[in-house]
Amino acid sequence: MARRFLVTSGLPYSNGRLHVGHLAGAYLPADIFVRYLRSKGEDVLFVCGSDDNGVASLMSARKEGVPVQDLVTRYNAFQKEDFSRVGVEFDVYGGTHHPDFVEMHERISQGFFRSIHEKGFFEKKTSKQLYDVEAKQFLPDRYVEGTCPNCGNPDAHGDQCDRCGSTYDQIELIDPKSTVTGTTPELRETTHWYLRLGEFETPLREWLEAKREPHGDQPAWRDTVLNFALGQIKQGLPERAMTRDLHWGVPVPLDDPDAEGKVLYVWFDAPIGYVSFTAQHCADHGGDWKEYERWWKDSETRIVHFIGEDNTVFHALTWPAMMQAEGSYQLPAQVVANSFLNVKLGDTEEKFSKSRGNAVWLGEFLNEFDPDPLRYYLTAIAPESARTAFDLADLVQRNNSELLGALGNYVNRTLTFLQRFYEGVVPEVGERDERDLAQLARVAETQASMEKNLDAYRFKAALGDLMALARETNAYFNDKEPWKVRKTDPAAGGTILNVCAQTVKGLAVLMAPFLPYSAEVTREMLALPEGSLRWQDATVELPSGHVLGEPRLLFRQYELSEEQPTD
RNA sequence: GCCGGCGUAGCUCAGUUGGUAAGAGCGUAGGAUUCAUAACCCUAAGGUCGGUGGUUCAAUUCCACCCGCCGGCACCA
Repeated sequence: MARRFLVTSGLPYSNGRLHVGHLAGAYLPADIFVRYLRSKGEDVLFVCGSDDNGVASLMSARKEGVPVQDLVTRYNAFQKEDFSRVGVEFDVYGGTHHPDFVEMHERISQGFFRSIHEKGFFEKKTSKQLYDVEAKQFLPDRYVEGTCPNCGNPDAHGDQCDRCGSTYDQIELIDPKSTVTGTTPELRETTHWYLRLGEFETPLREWLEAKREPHGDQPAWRDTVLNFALGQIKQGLPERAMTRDLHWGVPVPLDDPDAEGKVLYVWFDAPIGYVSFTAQHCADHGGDWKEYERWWKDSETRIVHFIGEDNTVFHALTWPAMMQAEGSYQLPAQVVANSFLNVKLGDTEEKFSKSRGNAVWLGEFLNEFDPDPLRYYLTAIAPESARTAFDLADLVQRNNSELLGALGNYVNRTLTFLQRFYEGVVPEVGERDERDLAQLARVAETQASMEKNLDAYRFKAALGDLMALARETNAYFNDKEPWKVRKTDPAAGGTILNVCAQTVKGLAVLMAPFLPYSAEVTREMLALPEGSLRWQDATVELPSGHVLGEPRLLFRQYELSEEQPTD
């Protein structure tokens, strides 16, 4: 019986386009995992969308001089296109303020908030904050500058000084200025609802401690996630305001004058986006939005969140606490967090940074390169346990020597050989010797190993298994010397090529989650029907006499040119 | 400062519960071969597993300290 998985990727903020670092962290691994599950016939829903609310999109809109709704809708569309071009196929790509999703998102977010409110987990508190009269908004720390109360540095930020390193409350800042309008903000009182996270310390700790061990078909969580989350609990979880003074977002759904003009904290409504996008998807495919409960409240579903390391605290602590407070949701079965991807330029390694202009934008990259080499490279260097660096020279190198040299070359030499000397037909199986049988067994062994690694979210290792098979198969081809054998004993040569053809089919199935485009081309060259690359069919043999399609090259050589798409 | 992570062959990295595992890929150098996108195959190189102590019959793998790099400790997403 098929298992059920609800897979999510962290919502990208809809105020910018995507770079390869985004892809490597939360999206590509999730897509590979989903493709793997699908090919096994599991019941999967893959959910993502843009995070449209909050201050950041508001600020970007102000900077670009466009209405915020236009901005987020535009970037949502860009992201959707970029993902599609690199083969990341979500079942639903929503947006927390996208016209097609905003109504559902508000309904579910507000219901979620009200439910927690009724259970008494919020605390209403009043505090003083800086308010920009001209911009008509309260100012988060990053939008205030002034003189450091500690060292007198005139260029200190709202909450900390870069010169002396001290931190302080924004209201201590001397001569504060709004970075939005440049005006001097005034101190105003404001009321917010705080989630008492402290009440969930014990249940969260027990829940997380249990994740150090495997559960059912789920492996233990990565240490990086557990250490970080448990460390936070050890330090004590503070109350956190779940509302903000903004006009852009989900209105606070309380019949209280103090809730006037306030919205939910963006990090409160963002994870609920996973739920509301699911609900909208159910409404659009079948008609009943309430079907989302099958995915979110039925313990038969495994909820798997793929995120970047910066989201760990929210997915391993805040979001589970919210779910526990709300009461009717089941907690995530797995939170897969990846580290950041740096970028290597020459000999220096640095973070992707818009201001430094070193980001490798996905859209631009795909204008120069095919999606599979990028998917291959980002998986091969996946920052699963530590940060790694994207290096274009390394990508080109690996594309040429590994992807093309080992995998592409093997597929090509086999299929062109069959085309030239065996009329493009899978030859008869003669007598298979030990080496032939060992070669065929290697396909099954590789599949088993990949399965073990994929089930444990070890994508880099699974890809390594695949490539090892490709290399070994090249050795098989060389050792068997079919180009000699076919002349002296055509039937024996046919037996060798039969084994080679079976291996090509196995590789097509096994590469599909990682290299979907190349797998499709291989499927066509093998003249197999669409949708036939099922995981369990990797070792089901092509029958003798099966007529193959026209061979084509899977990969092309890249050269490191002067004009690299890293600018 | 406190907490966490990392530091293994030229490069990128694997190393499960401590004991013939010190490994893979790439790069480099030889050799072989021609079916294949000058691709593929074979062989070699020998890195004090960041440093110093300690536990142990035995440590890259456990502990302590030190050095170096990175991250977290924000009403920032």
